[in-house]
Amino acid sequence: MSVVALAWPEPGSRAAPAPESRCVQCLGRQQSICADLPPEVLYEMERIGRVRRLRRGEVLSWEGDEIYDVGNVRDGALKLTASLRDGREQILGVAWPGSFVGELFADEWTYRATALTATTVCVFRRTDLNMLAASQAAVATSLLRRLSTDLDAARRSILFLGRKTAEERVASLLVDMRRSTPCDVTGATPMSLNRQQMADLLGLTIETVSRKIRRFERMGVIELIHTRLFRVRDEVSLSRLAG
Amino acid sequence: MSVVALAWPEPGSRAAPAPESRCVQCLGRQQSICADLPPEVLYEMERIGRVRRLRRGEVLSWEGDEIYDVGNVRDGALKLTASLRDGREQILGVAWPGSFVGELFADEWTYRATALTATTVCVFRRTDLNMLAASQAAVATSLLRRLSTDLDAARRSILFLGRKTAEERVASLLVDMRRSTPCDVTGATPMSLNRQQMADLLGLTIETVSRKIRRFERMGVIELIHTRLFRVRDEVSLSRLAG
DNA sequence: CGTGCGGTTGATCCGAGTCAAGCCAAGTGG
DNA sequence: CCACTTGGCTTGACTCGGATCAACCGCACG
Repeated sequence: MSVVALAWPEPGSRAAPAPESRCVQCLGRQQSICADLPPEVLYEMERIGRVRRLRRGEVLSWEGDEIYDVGNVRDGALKLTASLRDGREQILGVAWPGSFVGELFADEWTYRATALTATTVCVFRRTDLNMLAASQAAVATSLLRRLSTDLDAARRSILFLGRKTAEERVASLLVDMRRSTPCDVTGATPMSLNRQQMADLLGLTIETVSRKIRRFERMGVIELIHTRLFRVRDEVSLSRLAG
Repeated sequence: MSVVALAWPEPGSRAAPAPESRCVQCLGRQQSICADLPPEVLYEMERIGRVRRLRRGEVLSWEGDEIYDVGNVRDGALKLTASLRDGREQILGVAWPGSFVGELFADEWTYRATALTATTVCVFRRTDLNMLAASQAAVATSLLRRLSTDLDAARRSILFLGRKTAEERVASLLVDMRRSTPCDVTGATPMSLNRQQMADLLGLTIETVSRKIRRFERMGVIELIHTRLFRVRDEVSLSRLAG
């Protein structure tokens, strides 16, 4: 069973390049809101959608803003964050390609969506999408499927943040990265997040993240090729450390 | 803005008594999966649903079990919990009347649902509900609305568990209880959970919960009439303590 | 060359967990 | 009726994990 609490993409799901012409473009991606839609419905989706491009660090939506648009991540990744008044920040989840971003019914954004890398999002006016969902059961079903997945991931995060130790959290993250991101020919896995982002995701500080990673290295469980590139040397120990 | 991370019912939503004859019975309840359904669809829901009664402590579903049924809480409350291998437990959320319990697509339960009090659930065979949702857009929309609410609540919990201190968590819980449960004539609010349940919900230990509550009392922020009954004496301070 | 940024490391502190004891109210059985 | 148990809760002493604060390293870049 997966110990992992984070809405990581399925292995390989980030691989397929995007045909530029299509807005929706989620064909073949699992769990996208347009997965398995019949062609005529996809055509409708294309019609009501438009492409929005974000550069690294750009914010798609601010918490508290009124919601007009919702979207579907096409390439790249967004971090969804919320913060407390004094500035403490927490990543609620990461939206990978195929992820749905936004709320269908609530009136304002409850989180901020920021591009972690250059990202394209297929954006719909919320009213358009709601109308389409009301008339096309397949669209509603896709949305349901997507929300179910996200809810499950969010709930795993709750267990994760409520009950796991720092060491278990960091180990889980490494396990996840290993499983979800394609490693290069030498078997090394790139880390797609920097230490601060890992800390925000795991509810820790950068120092703790750094210390734990170095600890795993000293234990011989992983090998740090570079600060953002690692290789797992002892799969079993690592997954045991993950809890 | 609500600081609170827990899927508490809206004020008053627990008030209406259930007409025994109806299975679905969610008319008038906000956010229920059968809210706002037209009569003929409600009739269909009635047809495919059946009532399941749970006594306090009884388990509706175990994590890891295959999913055949999903349900809609009618009266009472369920706690949804997950645990780590070594037994550490975490409440993922509480299902109040109107809440949807189960997963529409995944194959097994990822959490355990246990009745906190005597509870009745309107149970559907999952395949039936999925078929109905596929043919009746209104059903799909209701489910979408419900899942959106739950996802939002779960994400608030993530911020909550990732970044709030023990004191803020307990204060938030008290604020929530105050807002969501009807207080008696003297203005006292009953606590619907015992200390252990609060601890599981907040990701703390019973000792810490107890200490913080007593601390608030000594500070003059609340008055503890009984271990399970309190009155807020200083609303402003309490909500400031909640973060 | 300095400057800034991401990351690492060490020293110290503090919040919350752990362990253990005790309190109180509600049973329960003789 | 009283002795005894039981379970929920509180309290104190102690421990320890992770935050905080501060220094420093390596590297990219103007």
